[in-house]
Amino acid sequence: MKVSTRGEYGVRAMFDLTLNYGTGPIPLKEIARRQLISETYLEQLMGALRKAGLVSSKRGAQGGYELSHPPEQITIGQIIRVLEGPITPLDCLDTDSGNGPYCGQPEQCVLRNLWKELQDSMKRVLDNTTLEDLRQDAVKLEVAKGQ
Amino acid sequence: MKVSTRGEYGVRAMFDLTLNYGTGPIPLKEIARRQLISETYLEQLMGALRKAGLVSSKRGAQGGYELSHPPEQITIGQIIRVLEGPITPLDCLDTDSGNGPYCGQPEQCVLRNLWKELQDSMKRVLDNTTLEDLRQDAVKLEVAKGQ
DNA sequence: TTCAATTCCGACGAAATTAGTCGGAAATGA
DNA sequence: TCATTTCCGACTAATTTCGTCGGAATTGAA
Repeated sequence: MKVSTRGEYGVRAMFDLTLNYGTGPIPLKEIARRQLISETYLEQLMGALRKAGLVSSKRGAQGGYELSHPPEQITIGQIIRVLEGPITPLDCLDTDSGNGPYCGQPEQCVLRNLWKELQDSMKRVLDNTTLEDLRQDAVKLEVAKGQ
Repeated sequence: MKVSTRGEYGVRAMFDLTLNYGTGPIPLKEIARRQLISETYLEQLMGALRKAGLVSSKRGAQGGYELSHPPEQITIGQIIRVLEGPITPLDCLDTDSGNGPYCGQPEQCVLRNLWKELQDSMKRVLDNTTLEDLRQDAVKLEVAKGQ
């Protein structure tokens, strides 16, 4: 029932890019330093996020990564799916992935419904939270701190 | 983000015991056969459930396992916790487990809230579903089938 | 032109977790 | 006494996770 470091670090990195959105490409080294993530490991993750179209990159000096869409158009669910695969507590729930909806035992439908409910509740949180939501939370926290 | 086979099989086994609740101890061999789970593996899981007080056992001939409380008093969350540990997407959310609430970087509080929301939504489903709920779902399905 | 900075790529490796198996001891009812 | 059954701890194989490493390609700036 856990998010692996891929998902956790990926979200951290994307959040970092959100706070720096609009200022040109951010080198991976900076993100890694701020977020305390191994540079070479993060490189892997950014590669996946780039291939999935969530970030764009620029090579060479003054290069780096930036969000390829504004923060309100990127959800946490998208990030997690790229880095951890489908959001599902049980593979057999995932009709897309070749494993059909039928788990072998018809009476198991009851349990299937249980896991489906769990899946839905997870998706509800992850797919309805955007990077912009998080940014605004951060702003509010800063304001609160100042008082 | 997945439930391991420990959790999945454990819930199946407990559901099996629910459908047979009140008829005396059920031998592990029967559960394993009905649920298509390796007998020796299931043995491990039942041992954990017994130590946690969710099932009681009787040794020897005519022995077996049964729920130690009526189905409406056992939640899926209890079963999962015994077999998979705390329900949490991130270890640092778990204040009980020695890893304090503080993740090292104060600004990460925003992300912490995100994961906390996810955790809450998972707990909401798992802690509010009892074995009796599942049994009733099964009864309804049977009724529907008959028509 | 050269050079440092940076992404990109694929292979590799260590550690942890998962998913079991195995052998035998102890209890219990028939 | 014996077949049935739980109980226990150790062991193993496969998979996944969490990275590292070496080097190629690109790019802006001096």
